[in-house]
Amino acid sequence: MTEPNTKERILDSAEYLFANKGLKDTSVRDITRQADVHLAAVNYHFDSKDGLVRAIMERRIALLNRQRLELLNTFEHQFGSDPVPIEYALYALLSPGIKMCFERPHFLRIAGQIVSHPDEETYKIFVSHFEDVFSRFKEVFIVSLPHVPEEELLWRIHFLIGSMIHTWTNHSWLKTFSGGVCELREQEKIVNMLIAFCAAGLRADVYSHPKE
Amino acid sequence: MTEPNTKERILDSAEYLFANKGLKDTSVRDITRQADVHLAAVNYHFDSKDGLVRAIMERRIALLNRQRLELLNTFEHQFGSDPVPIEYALYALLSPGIKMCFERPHFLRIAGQIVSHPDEETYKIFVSHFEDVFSRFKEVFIVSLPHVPEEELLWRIHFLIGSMIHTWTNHSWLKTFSGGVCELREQEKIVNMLIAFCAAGLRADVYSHPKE
DNA sequence: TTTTGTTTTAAACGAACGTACTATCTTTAA
DNA sequence: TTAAAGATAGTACGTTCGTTTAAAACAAAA
Repeated sequence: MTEPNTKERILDSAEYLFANKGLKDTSVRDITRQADVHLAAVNYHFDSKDGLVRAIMERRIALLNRQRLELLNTFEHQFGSDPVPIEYALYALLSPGIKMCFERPHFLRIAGQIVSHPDEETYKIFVSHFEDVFSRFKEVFIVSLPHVPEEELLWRIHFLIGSMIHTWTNHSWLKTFSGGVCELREQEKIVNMLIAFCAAGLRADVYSHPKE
Repeated sequence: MTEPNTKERILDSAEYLFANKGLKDTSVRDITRQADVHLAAVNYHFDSKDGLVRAIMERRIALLNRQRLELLNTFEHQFGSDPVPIEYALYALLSPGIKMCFERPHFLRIAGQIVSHPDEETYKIFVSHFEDVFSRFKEVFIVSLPHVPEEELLWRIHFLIGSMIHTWTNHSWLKTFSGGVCELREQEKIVNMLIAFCAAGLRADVYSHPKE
């Protein structure tokens, strides 16, 4: 009532509550109460609770991927015909998410829930938003790391995505585990540490652990 | 009725359903129906649905951590006064989970849900089971990687845990993304790839991305 | 001012949930 | 053989959930 735009009020409140209480543990009533709109507004504007979740995803993922591709394009232009160094590709891939960690952390925690939840429906919609972008970056890594077998390289991309998502969603554990030493404080530093870890991981020689 | 041990039937069915449908989306009625026991049995044997979740955690985590520490102890004995190479430490830390991925994958997918769910209660109980083990490994990494600043090393441990958990829970995405090339097939190979990635990541030189 | 389309309100529906309570059956041990 | 303890069964309580329907309020255009 105070400010208009019921839709955005719902999106903001839902994003906040989903992140802090969980998708399933946040009721439509919780959301509409917090947003100070009527219960039926969610179903009116978004068809269903699931539709609201989808709307939340679309609102944030588009921005994330746009920033990633803009950075990648910039670097590709910058390095001309040379391959983009993987540190630069990683910067393009990772820094927009870390930035969002600082500025709008709620959605990324929802993303973490979706990624590890077995619900096929929501999950498939979620990952479909990333397919093109990840394929772009895959190509960059392939040309920059010719000594890594393609299958292993794909697994390494999988590993780095794990590091990325875990950083999106779970840094509070690290703060406790480190006794308060590690905290999301300096955006640039986190990005640099992630790049250092992932770049070295991507470049690593193939390893084979000796059988006992 | 067919076979006794209502408790274990519940644990098995709950583990399966929690992994495949989600913790909140699996009702006590789902579990008791699948286990072919009476509805009230869950509350009788485990007090509550939450109590059942805790029991499931305890049943699997203890095994996981025991195997990790046994391997680490073996390696420490093997290398005497020399520091354990980080590849060996990583083998001790990571291989039991990957083994479980192949043999009993359900629980690890539940673990993924717990880790990324904002519910404090269950989460705290979960991570408390790992505190001691992770501290042990932290010490190993610290002595083996003196050139990495401690704060950064802790972040790198955080990153590798992300890779580990993501591999526990989310390899089906990779299978799709790779067009079927990457799949959980050879246990040893997955472990080797994880070790290669994480060892290089842990050892990496500190990086600083040039400002634009 | 009337009309038209959009948004908000009010109230309720049916379904599903976790849990509690009591009674009955089963096992164990004296 | 009987008493006590342990386990299972039947059932119902009180909530909460997402969604629906129909009426009311509102806005913009005619």
